[in-house]
Parts: sequence; C-alpha cells; structure tokens
Amino acid sequence: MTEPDKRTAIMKAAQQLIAEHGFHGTPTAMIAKQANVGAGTIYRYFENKDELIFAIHAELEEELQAQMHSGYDQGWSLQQRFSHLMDRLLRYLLERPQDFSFLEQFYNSPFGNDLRRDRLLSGGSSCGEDDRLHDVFEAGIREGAIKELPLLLVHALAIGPIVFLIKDVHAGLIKADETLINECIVGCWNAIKV
Amino acid sequence: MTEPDKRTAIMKAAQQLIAEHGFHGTPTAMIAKQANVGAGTIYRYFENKDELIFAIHAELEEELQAQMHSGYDQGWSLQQRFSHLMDRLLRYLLERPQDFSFLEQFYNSPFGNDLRRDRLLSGGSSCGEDDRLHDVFEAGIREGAIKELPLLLVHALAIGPIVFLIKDVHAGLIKADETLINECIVGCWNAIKV
Amino acid sequence: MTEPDKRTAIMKAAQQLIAEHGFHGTPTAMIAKQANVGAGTIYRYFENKDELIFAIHAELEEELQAQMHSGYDQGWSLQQRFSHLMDRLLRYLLERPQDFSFLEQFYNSPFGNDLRRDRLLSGGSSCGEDDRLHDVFEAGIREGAIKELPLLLVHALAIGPIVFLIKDVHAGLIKADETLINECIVGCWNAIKV
Amino acid sequence: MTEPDKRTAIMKAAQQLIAEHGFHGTPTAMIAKQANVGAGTIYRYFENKDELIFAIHAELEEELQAQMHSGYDQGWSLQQRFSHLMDRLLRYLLERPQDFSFLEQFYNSPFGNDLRRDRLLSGGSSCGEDDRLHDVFEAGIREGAIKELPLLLVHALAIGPIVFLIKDVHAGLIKADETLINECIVGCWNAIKV
DNA sequence: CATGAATGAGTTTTCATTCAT
DNA sequence: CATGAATGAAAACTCATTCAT
Repeated sequence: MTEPDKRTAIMKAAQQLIAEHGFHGTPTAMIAKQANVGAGTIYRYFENKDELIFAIHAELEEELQAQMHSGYDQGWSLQQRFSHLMDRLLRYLLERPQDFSFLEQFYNSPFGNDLRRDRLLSGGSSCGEDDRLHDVFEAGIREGAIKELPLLLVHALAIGPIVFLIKDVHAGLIKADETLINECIVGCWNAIKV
Repeated sequence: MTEPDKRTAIMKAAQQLIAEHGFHGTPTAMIAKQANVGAGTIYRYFENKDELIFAIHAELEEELQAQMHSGYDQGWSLQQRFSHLMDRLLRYLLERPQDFSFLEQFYNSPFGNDLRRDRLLSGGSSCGEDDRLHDVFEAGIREGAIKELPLLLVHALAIGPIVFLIKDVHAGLIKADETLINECIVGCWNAIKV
Repeated sequence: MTEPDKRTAIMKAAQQLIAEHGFHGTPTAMIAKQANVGAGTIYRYFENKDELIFAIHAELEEELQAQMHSGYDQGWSLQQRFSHLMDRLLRYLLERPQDFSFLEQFYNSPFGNDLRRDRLLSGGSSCGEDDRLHDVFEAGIREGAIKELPLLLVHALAIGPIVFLIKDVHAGLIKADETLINECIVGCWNAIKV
Repeated sequence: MTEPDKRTAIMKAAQQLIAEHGFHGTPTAMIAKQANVGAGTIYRYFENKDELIFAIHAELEEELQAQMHSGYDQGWSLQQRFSHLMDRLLRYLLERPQDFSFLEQFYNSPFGNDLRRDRLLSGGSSCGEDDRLHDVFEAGIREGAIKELPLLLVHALAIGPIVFLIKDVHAGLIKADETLINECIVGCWNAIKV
C-alpha cells in the first residue's frame, strides 16, 4: 500500500464493515485491522469515529451525484432528463450494495436526522440524491407536465419506490433486469405526471 | 401497575426510548427505570435485549395490520380496497411518530436485514405491512387493473412513497393535510395501474 | 467485605495508590483491583475518576478538621488555642503519611487550584486546614498578640514550616520526637507574634 | 533558530507548557510544536520525556542558586547573608511564576519523591534551593544567633513560609509589595533566631 | 417472582516512542 | 542529524447480563 492511501484504506474498510455490521457493530479496532493500519492511525486522519462516518457519507453522496450528472444534457426533453437521472441513480445503487447500505444506515440514524435538519435550515434540498432532479421537478410543474404538488411529495413518489426496490434486489428477493428497471422508472413517472 | 403488566410496561418504555434515542442510545437500565421495574426484571420476560426489540417489532407490525384491516370489506371494488388500506396505513403512521421511528430503525439495521433474510428463506412475503395488500395486488393484476409486474415492484411503487412522505412530515418539513394524503395515494395508484 | 463497604474500599484503595503513584500513575483498573472490586463498580459510586478524587479530598479535609477541633476549647488563651491546633495538625499528618501525600498532590494540581479559586470567590478561606486557625489569627491581631500582617502571610508563616517538616519526616530524613514538634510550633509562633 | 539551540528550544517550550498544563497535560507532540521541532527530535536530545523533565529541573535549580549567590558576600554579617539569600529567592520566584510552577509540580510528584530519596541516599542535602543557606544556618547555630535545632527544621521554618506566600501571590490572592516581602523575611528570621 | 448491585469484556481515544526517509 | 507518520499499549468509561437476596 502506498503511503497516501492510508486515509482511503481506512474509509474503504469502514464503509465495508459498517455496511455489513452497522455503525455500532463496527468497532474502530475492526476498521483499523481491516485497513491494515494501527488503531491510532485512524485518529491521524479523522478527529473521531463520527467524523470518519461523515467523511464517508460526503464522499458517497458526491460520487452519487457525479454518476447521475455524467452524460446528462440540459437540452433534453423533460422526460428524458427525468429518466436519465432515475436510471443512473437506480443502476448505480443496484451495483453498489455497500454504498447503498451505508447510506441507508446513515440517513436512518441521528447522523442523517441532523443532516436533514441542517439542510432544511440552510434552505437547501432535504435529500442528498440530487439537486438536478429537483430542477426537473420544478420545470415539469411549470410546464404542466408534472402534477402541481409539493416538491417533497413529488420527490417521495419518485424516489421512494427506487429505494424499496433496491433493498429487495440486494436482499436477493428479486433480480434486477432491464425490464424491471424500466418499469420502475415508468411507474415513478406515472405517479407524478399530470 | 398490576403485576402482569410488567411485560407491557417494559415494551412500552423500550419503544418510546428507542424511538427517540435509537437502539444503541437506549441502555437497558434506562428502559427499566422508565418502566418502573428492576434492571433484572427485563430478563424475566425477554431472553435478552435483542429479543425485546424483536417482540416490540412483532407487536407493532401486528397492530399495524389490525389497523389496516379494521373496517376493511372484501366485497369492495379493487380501487376501494387499495385506497382503504393505503389510507389507513398512511394515517396510522402519521399520527404515531414513535411507532414509525421504531420500525424504520428496525428495518434499517442488522435486525431488519436478518428478518428480511428469514422471511425470504421461509418463503413468506418480504414486508410486514400487510398481506391483504398483496391480495389486492394479485387480484388487480389478474383483473387487468394493475400492471403485470413482479409483486415486489408493485409493492415498492405503492409503499415507497408513503414511507418517504411520512418521514418528511415527522421531520416537520411538510404538513400532512387531506389533500396531501389523497394525492399521495392517487400517485401511488397511478404508478401501478394499467 | 460487607456490601456497603464497597464505596469505602474504593476510596481507601484509591487514596493509598494515589499517595504512592500519583493521580496519573494510578489507573482506575489498579484501584479496582486493590479494592477487590470490578472495574465498573467504581462508576456506580463515583461519576468519574475526578469525582472519586474530590470525594477523597473532602473526606480527608473533614477528618483533619475534626482532629484539630477535638479537645479544642474556645475559652483557652490565644497561645494555647494556637498551640493546640498546630499540635493536632502536625501530629495527625505526621502519623498519616498517606493522607498527607494525597493532600499535597491534590493541592498542587489543577484540582487544588480550582478549589482555591472557588473558595476565594465564595469568600471563604483559601485553605482547607482550618477555619478556626484563622479565627485565632484574627483574634491575635485584634488583641495585639500577633503582628498586624495580611492573614495570608500569617497563615504562610504558621503553616509553611509544618508542611516542609512533615515532608522531611516522611522522607525519613529526620525523626519527629516531642522536642522537634514543640520547637517547630514555637518557631511558627515566634514568626507571627508581635 | 540556530541549530544547536534546538535542545534549548525544547526545554523552554516544555517548561512553559508544563508550568501551565502540568506534566500530564503536556504531550510531547505539543512540546515539539511549540519548540518548532519535529516530534522525533526531542529524542535526539533526551532519552525520554522523564529525562527532559529532569533536565529542566536541574537547570532551574542551578539558575535559582546562581540568582541567590549573585551579589552575595561571605564577609557580611550573618543576618545580612540570611536576608540577602531569602530576598533573592523570594523575589526571583515571585517574578518567575512559570519556574516556580514547574518546580512545585516537580517536587510534589513521583519525580520529586525519587529525587528526595536519591539525595538522601547520597548523603546530600534534601533540598535544591541553596547549600549556602545551610552554611548560614550552621554558622548561625555555632555563633549562637540561631537556635540549636536540626538543620532541616531550621530550613523548614525559613523556607516553608516563602513557598506558601509565593503561591498566594501567583494565585492573585494577595499583592507582593516591599512591606510584604520584608515582613515575610523578618518573620522567618524570628522563627529561627535565638 | 422481582430486584438492583456488581461485574468485566468491550469501546473509543490518547500519546510516548520509533524508524524509514 | 532531523523529521513526522505510524504505531499499539494503555487509559477511562459503558452497559448487557447475572445472581444473591
């Protein structure tokens, strides 16, 4: 392992283990061992365990947005833009069970609640998935293509099913093929379209 | 407190505290104190802390189903039955933030993953909300009213938005009025209807 | 060991070990072992290690004052009262090296500084030895028997030598006999008398 | 900073920080940073942290003696010599709170106890303040000016009050003016004079 | 049956010291 | 010589669980 990778190794190890065992099932000692690093080394890179978790979350959210925005074209039609973002989001999380598991745990914990509150107070959107998705929702409502509902409800109708579906896939309850992915996105669109 | 109620008192105290502080923010000593019970008494009624949590989960799920089934009539039209179940589910959880918080924590934790795995292995449904809802889905598909999709996808499209919306409401991000509730259910129906 | 003695056993063990190894040379695990008690038991009786130390200090100071006041008679002459208090103080600490060592460490540490500051702010005396000694000083000054100096200087002239002497005795550098004790007290008196 | 000064820089930084935060509140990393030196560099000049502390103590004691001896004249009268040494000691420590704080911490710690023991075993004097002061005491006793008491008691009667007074001054409890200083020294003399 | 004092394994975090560069 | 990243032993403290009463 090259030296500057220690920070990365710690984050990777922490993410893997937390995805599997949860925040409280993952002692820092376990993280250090998995990262091939001394117990104290974690604290050279992160103030404490919480900061490590925040850092992982931030990185995952950034990567998620990058994935959704990759290949995105503002000139597309509304539905094209919607489908692209939803498609990228769905496929990315489907092929990254660990990322998804970590993020789900993060959002459903005091960490996530605090973040939610902070984002609300700072006037930003209440979710980490994508601000561009909200642009699409707003444009859709303005153009009369999407029902005139509170943005949060539109968001819930669009994203809620995705999260549920991904969980089922990762649990091995259902296999994600092209049809399933497309039908899911179509369903979400039908839920919000006029 | 009459003696046979100790078990109930423990479960109630545990649920309240866990909803607020999380599994790992709620020591058994805190539960015992809140329940006006000795620390050891918990272990007369539950093998260990995990079993207590499982018991609470089972009770909440049962109560949830009872609520959904109350006033339910098999003779109703498909959409009537769908709307009834969704409406009851949504309203019940909206007015019971603690129950919802506990369940969300439960599902998004090693507990929930284990349960999910168990239910898969035993061939049952993957969710606790309601088996009657699945009957409606199956009937709807047979009758050609609901799209011919895997049951789990139909379920995701119907339930996913509800969960998201409830979270937003409990977080104080949006107020739940009649319109919002109805629009949500309509949206879910549009997502799955043919 | 009878049950209610656990708190006492912990305090005694802590005092012994701290007297010998210092605050930072005495881990809580060592205290627990010496007290024949589980590591966690300490925290049933004391909020944390600091509180344990404060409790020991308070007890020692209380005992010290009790010793000084025992057999004390307000009706005595000024010099009689002075000699009695000094004699009791000196003899008590001479035969209790551990108590003395603990107290010295306590006063010469952040603990002691905080206490000193608190006592100053609350208008009390700045030392724990004895408030009655200060009464004697004030009376002596009023009566013209003790030099009209700031109380703190009088206190320093009276107590400083005692502390130094006790250290020498405990270090085995000198043996404390009747003559030595008396000469010390006489010297202190000569330092402050008119 | 010129290179050979690194040792000095480390000692100065350590002394300052320890005076303020105590031995155990001063990590070596903090010392290194304050000294503008790498963490490992400390170990090029000192075997370990303890040796660094011993070195600082030795230097401070040496400086203290130098101060007391400066301007000292063996030809003076006994009381002149006594007053000079006491005056220098008192004033020097009064204007050097950091030095005093370090030394007090040192003497009231396992370090100081060990030193005391060592000095006892090697037959030397028990204190670092000044051997010349002991010469004065011995001469005074021979000449019949000072009471015929064990040297250690004379030392305690003379030095004890000074230490107490300095602490009070540094704590801000009393202001040190000419009168106070002189009265203190007079008091100490009265304690030991025939 | 009920209790709650006692436990000790397990957790996070610190820091003196080393050693490859 | 100087460095500072890395270490891991050791510290304070928590808490699920037990068991004598």
